[in-house]
Order: sequence, then C-alpha cells, then structure tokens
Amino acid sequence: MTNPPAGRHRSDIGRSLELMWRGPERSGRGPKPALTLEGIVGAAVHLADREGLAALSMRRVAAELGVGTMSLYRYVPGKGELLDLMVDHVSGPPAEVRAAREQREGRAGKDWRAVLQLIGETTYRLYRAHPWLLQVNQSRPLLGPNTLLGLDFALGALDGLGLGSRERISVIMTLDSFITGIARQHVLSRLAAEETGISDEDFWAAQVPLMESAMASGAYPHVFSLTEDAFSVAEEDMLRFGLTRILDGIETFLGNAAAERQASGPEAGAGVRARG
Amino acid sequence: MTNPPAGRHRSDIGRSLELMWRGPERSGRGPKPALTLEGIVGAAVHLADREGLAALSMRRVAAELGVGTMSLYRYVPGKGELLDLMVDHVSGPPAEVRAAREQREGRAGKDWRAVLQLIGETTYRLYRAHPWLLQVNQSRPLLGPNTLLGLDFALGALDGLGLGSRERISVIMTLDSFITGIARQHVLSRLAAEETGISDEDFWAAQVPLMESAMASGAYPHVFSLTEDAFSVAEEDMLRFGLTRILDGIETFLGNAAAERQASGPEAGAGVRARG
DNA sequence: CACCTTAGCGTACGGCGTACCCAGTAAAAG
DNA sequence: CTTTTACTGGGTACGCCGTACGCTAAGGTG
Repeated sequence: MTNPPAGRHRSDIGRSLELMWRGPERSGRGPKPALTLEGIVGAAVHLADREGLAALSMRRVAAELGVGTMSLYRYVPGKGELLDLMVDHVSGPPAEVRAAREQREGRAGKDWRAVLQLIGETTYRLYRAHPWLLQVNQSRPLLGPNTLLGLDFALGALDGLGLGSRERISVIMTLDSFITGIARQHVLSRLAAEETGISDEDFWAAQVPLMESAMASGAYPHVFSLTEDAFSVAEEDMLRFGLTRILDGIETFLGNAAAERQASGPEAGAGVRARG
Repeated sequence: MTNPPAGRHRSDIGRSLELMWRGPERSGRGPKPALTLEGIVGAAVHLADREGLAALSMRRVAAELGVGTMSLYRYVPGKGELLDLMVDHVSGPPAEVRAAREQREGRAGKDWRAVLQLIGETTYRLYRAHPWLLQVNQSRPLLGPNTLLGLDFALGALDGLGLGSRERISVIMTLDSFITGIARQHVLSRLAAEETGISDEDFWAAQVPLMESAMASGAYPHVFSLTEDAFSVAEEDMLRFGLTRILDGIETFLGNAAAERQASGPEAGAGVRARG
C-alpha cells in the first residue's frame, strides 16, 4: 500500500494544455524562479536534436541548465508533459509558410495544390530537423497554439473548393498521414545509420549473401526480377512522387464532388457548408 | 507518453539476419537448450500484445517463460535483436493474402486496384493487432523471410502494368507510407486512451475551455468555422477515404505512363526497363 | 573415464523517472 | 520592524531497466 499502482509517467492532458496556453501561474510569494518553462523546453529540444531522444533524460536536461534534477519538477509535472511541450514548441508553421499564408488572402480555391504541396514539404522538413518527433509516441495530437496554427493554415488552403468540414479534415489527414509515414521511413533509417555507424550501403551489403540464398529458393520471384537500381530512388524524389500521386487523387476527388454538386443543385452534398 | 528505452541497445544487423534466416547454430556439445528462439520471440510478442511495449523487458519475458533473465542472452544477443525478430515474426502476409496470391496467378495487370486495397487494409489491421510495431523504431526495415514475402506479393500486384522497377517500389512505398501514417495516428490515439484511462470524448472535452479562449483570439478563423462533426469521422472511413485518393492518384499515373509509352515507342519512359 | 564446450543464471553496475522531504528565501501579515 | 507563510532548489532513495561477468553443472567426444 505504500505505492499506488506504479503510475507510469503518462502525460496529464489538462496540465500540459494549461502549460502550453497559459504558462505556469505565479502567485508572488516565495523566492523567484531561477528557470523558465521556455528555457527548459528549449534546452530539452536542443538536447534531443543534438543527441537523440535516447539521451533525453531529466538528469541530462537539468545538467544542461546547471540545476538539480528535481528542480525541473517545479516547472513540469513529468517527462511526458515535457515531451508534449517539446512537440508543440517545434510544431509551428515556420516563417516561410506564414508568409505564404498572408500572400494568399482572398485567393480561395485557386492555388490549393501549391499550398498543400508546400505544407507537405514543410512538414517533411520538420521531421528531418527534429527526428525525435517520430519517436515520441504522441499520445494524441495535443492542440497547442503552434499545432493549431498549422491546422488552421492547412484548412485555409481548402477554402472555396466546396468541401464540407469532414471532407476537409479527411483530405488533411490523408496528406499528413503520408508525410508522416514516409518521413518515418527516411528518418528512422538515417537515425539507425548514425547510431550504429553502419551506412546504407553497408547495410544493404550485409543482406546480400542471405538474399542470394533466398533468391535461389524461388519463393520471391517478383522481388528478384527487380533491377538493381530499384531501391536507389533518392529520398526527395520519393517524397515528390507520393505527394504528386496524392494531390492527383485529391484533384480527382474535387472533380467528382463538383460534378455531383452540379448534378443535384448547389446545396446538396453531405456536410458541405460555406460558413459556420 | 513513455519513451521506451529506445537507447543503448543497438541491434547487430548481421546477427539478426542470421537468426531470422538460419536460426541459431548448434554444435552438439553441452547441455540441451531448454528454450527455442521461436518460443522466446513468441512469448515476447504475446507480452507486447497484451501489455504494451513499455512492459516488454528482458526480465518480464524471462519470467513469462519461467527462466532466469540472463538465459535469454544465450539465444538472442540483446533486446534490439529480439525486437527485430518480433517484427519479422508478425510481418508475414496472413493466410487471407496468401490465398489471394494464388488465386490471381496469371491475371497480371487486371486487378491491381483490388490487390493494393487488400494489402493496404491488411497492413492496417496488422498494426491494429500489434500496436507496438509502430513504437518500435530503432532500425531499418530488416528483410526477414516474412517481410520479404509481403514485398513480393505487393510487387506481384503491379506486374504487367508497364512499370519499371523504381516506379514499382515508389508506388509501394507511397501506399505503405500512407498506411503506416494513418495507422500510427489511430493506434497511438487508442493506446493513449487505454493507458491513461481517458476516453476520446473526455480528451476532446478537456480541450474545449482552452479552445474557446483561443477562438476568441481570432487567430484561427478556419479551424473555428468547422462544423462540430468535423472530427467525428470513423477510423475505417478515414482509411478508406485516403486509400481511395491514393489509388486514384496511382491510376492517373498509370494512365499518364501508358500515354507516354504510346506516344514514343515501347521502350521509352524514364526509368522504365523490362529487365536488367 | 576425463575433457571441454555450452546452458542456465546469480550478482552487480550504471542508468532511468520520480516520491519524499528539508533547508533556505522572499513576499505578505502583524 | 518581526513573524508568518508559500514557495523554490535539490539531496536522497526506491524500484525499475539492459546487460557484463563469471560460476556451476550438464552432456557429447576422446
């Protein structure tokens, strides 16, 4: 009975949200804090960027800031919440995207393809810059100020296309899922190369002998009729390829939806509504 | 969310591959092994399925098998390699897909859409059945016998469509990236619900008060013009939506490629080559 | 038989997240 | 002013983790 059921360090949603949106509350009494939440989160992000998620421990973050380990717990309830904060910290749409956002005021429905492409590539670069994002098991997408801004921008790109709310969310989720998936593939592969010190070439070379005996077994005819260059597609080309496929698919969808609306009057179509 | 140890235990590629393809080598001498590799991997998978990746420790697996912790290290070099083996263990195309594979012998180029859809949905269900697959993230996709069989089947579906090797891989990677991405979203969300005991409704409810003040700020116009049902799309519908978009996009690509080939003779087209 | 390879595994080390508690500080109350 | 009180920094300790090391004993080989 001395211990509660070993309460694993889960993130307290309410607390994380409050910290993200309002920051810590101060009530005047007592000594002045030597640290700031921003500083802690920034140091943690810096550490994770430099040395990977495995190196991110409360002890290391504290050492980075020159304070005792337990001092961090005066600012953050636990490691889970710190990770939540780190995610939102780096998740804002970068300057590049903010600029594009302002430039396209009022051009609804015109350049959705370019904007979605920009969002996709930007998100991809985000994962590249902060590989640990893909290792953090984001419990759920916590909507912090930055995360929400990114979503808002993506939604803006879909304005004026006649899509309903559910359809807009579906389109964004499709794009985002693909980007996350392909970034995961590339980033984890790169991480593995760094951590093990084994390059991609060495890695594939290590598989060759066993692959050859597998080929001899005849169980994998299609794999072994591939040409040698099959796996050498550059990562950016792969991203571009998939992105184009998905945008094409969305375009087809837009065409179908428009045709359907045309056929049955302007206010039909499930969930389609111009404004709330 | 926890970050699973993720760290110091790099997996030895050569050793993992050898264990996957050849199994452990025995040299007759000494006492007979009380365990089998299969048994260990199976127990580990079972444990991870039941209690999550966070509960998967060498001590727990050993306890499950009724042996001492260090005995496992006679069979497996370390936890990293055990994870590699677990991944391949569950990654085989299930009976359902194997059946479809045999049924379509010789019908190349006809039902690629149905087959890719089946593969997508099957992969999605795989992640659903073994959520920890999406949390394991420390190595490159090791090609074990089962993994390779899945790839071979996917390649078979693209036979007879006039695609080159690099294009086939690109198509498969696009599909796989999307499936992995969306499964990640759904599975991690579900995991979080189980582990924190907070349902999806409670989760969104917790965000409402802060969202309302965010709305008042006027910084997120597009988000707050969404209708209330925007986020209530069922997971399967979301999967189906994205899958259809991607298959449409691939279909467009096939059409373009065919047209291009038609226009400039049978052996043109960047990267298209029948055999090496 | 003795020899020697190999299996099982007890112990120990250095790391982790964090609960608990105390000492010291600074603002508020008297 | 002094006293009170809320608060901060952080030392210590607990129970986990992966795994290196080295011992005992089993059982084919000579």
